Amino acid sequence: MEQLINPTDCKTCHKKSLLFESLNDKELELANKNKKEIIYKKKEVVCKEGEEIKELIYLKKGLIKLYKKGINNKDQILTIAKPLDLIGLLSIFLDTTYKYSISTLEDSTICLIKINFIKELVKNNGFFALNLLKNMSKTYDDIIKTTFDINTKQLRGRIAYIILYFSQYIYKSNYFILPITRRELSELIDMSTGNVIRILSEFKKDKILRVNEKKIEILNIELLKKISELG
Amino acid sequence: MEQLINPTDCKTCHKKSLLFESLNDKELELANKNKKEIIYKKKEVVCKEGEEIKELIYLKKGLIKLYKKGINNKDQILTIAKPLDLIGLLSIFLDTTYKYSISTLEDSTICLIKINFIKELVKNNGFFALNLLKNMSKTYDDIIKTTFDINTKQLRGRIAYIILYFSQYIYKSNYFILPITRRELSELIDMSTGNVIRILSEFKKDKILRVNEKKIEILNIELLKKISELG
DNA sequence: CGCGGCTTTGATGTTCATCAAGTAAAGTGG
DNA sequence: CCACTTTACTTGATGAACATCAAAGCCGCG
Repeated sequence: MEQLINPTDCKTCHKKSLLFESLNDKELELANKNKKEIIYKKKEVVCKEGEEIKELIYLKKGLIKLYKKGINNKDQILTIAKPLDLIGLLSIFLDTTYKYSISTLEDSTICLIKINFIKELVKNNGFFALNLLKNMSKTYDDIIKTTFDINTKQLRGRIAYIILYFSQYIYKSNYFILPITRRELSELIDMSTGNVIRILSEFKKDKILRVNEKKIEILNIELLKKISELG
Repeated sequence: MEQLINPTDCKTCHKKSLLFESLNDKELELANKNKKEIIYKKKEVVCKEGEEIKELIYLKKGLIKLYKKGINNKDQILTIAKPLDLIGLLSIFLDTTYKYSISTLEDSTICLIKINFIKELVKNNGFFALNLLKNMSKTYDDIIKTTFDINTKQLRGRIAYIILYFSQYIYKSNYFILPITRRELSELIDMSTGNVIRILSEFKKDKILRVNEKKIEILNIELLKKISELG
């Protein structure tokens, strides 16, 4: 189960990133008082759509998915967030309840920062407000761009795209261990589970990928990029 | 062609909406100096993806579409914005060039407000910053929600959804004149032009809609809603 | 008046989801 | 630690949903 840990002081936290870099010592001290740090195991639910928003969710370590519940147990994954992504920011200024659910794909450490404190910061610290706008803009734009890209491709292009996404954006390596199931892959790139498996097998047969369960290695990145671009 | 007009003073402009409501007199005066007001005719291009962003685009009157250029002349429309929507806000804090193109669907009046002035406001006026965050959040969330909704429906559901969208969200009437061509409709809800026409004809035959070129009247709104919901 | 763009309809073919059936792996409880 | 259950993975066959293409009519505009 989730577990509260002996937390890092915001002042010395190396993960504070863009978000808190514009805070002075006094503000960091306040931040520290207004946050809690929680460790989640893999596959735990951080928040559910519909729940009340009280805190900003900040991923310090690990990997999470942001998704919407669908009918008959088939969800739709909007995006996958890695550390320093400000994913829990979405719509917190607008609504009082979450529009999306979040769960962990790996063991993760999450900071929860009280919403009201964030709002005070926005009012009192102009640089923080600008940073927040920038950050939020980027998160949203990435989601829109990815959704757009995936929608305009056919199945082989989608698989190529998402493999490149994990390789380049998340793991920065040609070899990685897929953090999600084939079924979740299908929910991320909007296709049937059967076809995810089928096309991964094709790529394996064509010597584009080495695939062994969750272990994936890109063998022919040029061809993979071409397939991704051409759709 | 586009045309600069004798502009309204920001201080007395009734269209300043949420965005500028938190400004004091001095700030409104400055706003006035940092904006220009332009009238566009129908089907003019306001900005193109790739162009440098210098100003925030604020729609005062009319209707515009936000889209991405696709291959072989087939674009993808992200959203349609009506007055007071802060559509030109997207990604201006992040990038120096537009990621999307904007063109008018009706004769429109647009205010262009210098980016640097907006950034100064964010830094100096906390309430303005909060409003901006809220506004931006809403714009983005709406785009994500609409895209999501449309993707999860089949063709008949998409047509029903978009007709209801125009009827309820844009024109607030069961009778309206479609501001876009059949082809643009297809770009907005991601299907072929042929099928847009085919399904509109079916709805006409089934007495759900009265369709006469661009003139549309909803005859059976209950059924239309059901088709939209069930996908 | 003729050209180009928008609209319409039908015929054809492709892409893809769905389903079934079977195997492997991973939890679960005694 | 083993039997049991569940969950994930895999492959193939089938058909539905949808795009594409062609041909023809319409309208506005130079």
